[in-house]
Amino acid sequence: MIFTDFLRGRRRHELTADDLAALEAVANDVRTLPARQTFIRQHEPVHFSTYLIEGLMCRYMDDREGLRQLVALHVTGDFVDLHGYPLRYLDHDLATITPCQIVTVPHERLDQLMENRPHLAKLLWFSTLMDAAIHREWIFALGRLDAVGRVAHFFCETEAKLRAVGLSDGRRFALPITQADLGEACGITSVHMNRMLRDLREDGILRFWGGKAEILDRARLERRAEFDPAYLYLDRLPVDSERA
Amino acid sequence: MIFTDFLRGRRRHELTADDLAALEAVANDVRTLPARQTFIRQHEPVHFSTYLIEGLMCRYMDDREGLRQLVALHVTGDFVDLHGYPLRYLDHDLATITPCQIVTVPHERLDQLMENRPHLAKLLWFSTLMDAAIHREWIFALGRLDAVGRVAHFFCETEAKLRAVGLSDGRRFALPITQADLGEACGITSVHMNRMLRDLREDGILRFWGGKAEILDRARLERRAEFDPAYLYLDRLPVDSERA
DNA sequence: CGTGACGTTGACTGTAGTCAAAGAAGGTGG
DNA sequence: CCACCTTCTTTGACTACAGTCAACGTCACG
Repeated sequence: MIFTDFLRGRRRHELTADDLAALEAVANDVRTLPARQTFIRQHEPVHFSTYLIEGLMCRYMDDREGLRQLVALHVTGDFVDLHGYPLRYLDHDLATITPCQIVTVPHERLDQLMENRPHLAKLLWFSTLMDAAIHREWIFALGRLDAVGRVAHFFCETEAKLRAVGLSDGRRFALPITQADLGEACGITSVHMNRMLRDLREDGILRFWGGKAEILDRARLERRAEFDPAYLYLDRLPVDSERA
Repeated sequence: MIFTDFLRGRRRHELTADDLAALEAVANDVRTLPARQTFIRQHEPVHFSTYLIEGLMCRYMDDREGLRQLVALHVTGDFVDLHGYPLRYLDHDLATITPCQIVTVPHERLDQLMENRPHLAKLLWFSTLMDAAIHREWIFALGRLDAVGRVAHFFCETEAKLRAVGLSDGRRFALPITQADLGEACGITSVHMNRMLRDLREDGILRFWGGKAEILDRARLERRAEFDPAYLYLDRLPVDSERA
């Protein structure tokens, strides 16, 4: 049961038991990766894709001075670099944040799925386009929101993603990353990130410390973030945890 | 010959004459859209996708005050909202900038292509993931570059895309958009955009006026943009115009 | 107990936003 | 063909948000 959380909360119901078995059948063995390790580097030809079973990974790009910009944060249930399959090489680096459990799937096996299982193929395609939708939302946040808004947005989105796979109860969730990581995701310095988190805390909106987040006032958090979860393509807003 | 420019410069050679004919066969009639018109609105169910034959289109999102953030700019040869096929609704609005010639393709016809032409399907998938790669690059630009850098980046990317379809000679190209549009793409105000364009002009790097751009010093433009075109997945840097 | 990573705060700087006004360019109708 | 209007561009003065630099606190771990 490797792909238990794949598309969970997002069209998971369209994955037939048969599709799921086909997916399991093409996967390699489960592996563990250490924290803070770059797993795939940009521009290298890739011949497999990575599914994240547990842990946090990120995709990032460095600027000329080596400063990072995160372009995606991945959690349990994400097919992290499935886009590498049609693209053949990545335009960015992929790294772990925490220790991670992953499986890889060889691209020639995916070719077989493309041939024999068009419906599953369309769902795989769908999962890569959800990532693109999230990219767009980040563009919006970076382009139009101020620092607090971006931070608020990041937490709204991350909480929703974690909730979809049962890792948030809607209020509290573990997010074992540093303020520097957050800054790299939101396009602000770690110093300023610290100040924004203080503001959110003092306003009674959000608490984040030691890798744990607590939403104190969701309505105001979402308002600051201009957050509308439609772009996450959730089946419904998942309130109770449930397995498909 | 509707899809003459589809994937031109990017794996076009992998499109067999057969694939191409199959694609032509599923397209509706060519239509013309007026300038500055929203064509598809976010959250509406979509049952067809749009291929842009000629003109400029953009995808955008509004913030609470109605200010726009462009999330993509599309030119000749782009399958503008193909991602609407797996996604079923868009998370943003799609609009014309100039008058546009388009064709649409019904999604049920794309289902047929998925069933019968896995290789073509993979190329369609690929084309949507190039868009995602461009999204990531925009995230990088918005998160890590200052205003001049973002503007420079926008012009590097747009020139490269236009060159791939024969609409730029590497130095001069038509780009019939306003400074306000540019600002909405780069996440800066139109006033500041005007100042950045003046700076680039006075530094002898780039001239942009009246919808026409001229690159005066490519090396310095790309340097300011921290531009590396790998993310555009071009076959090669197309110097001469050529048809596949 | 020392070290390094992470978090916190303050003072100062600078980039970009805001507000306002006016100049060009282009289109339309009289 | 000109007058008018709108849209786009340009510039200046002022503001404010976020970056930079620096120092210090705190905690976990070896």
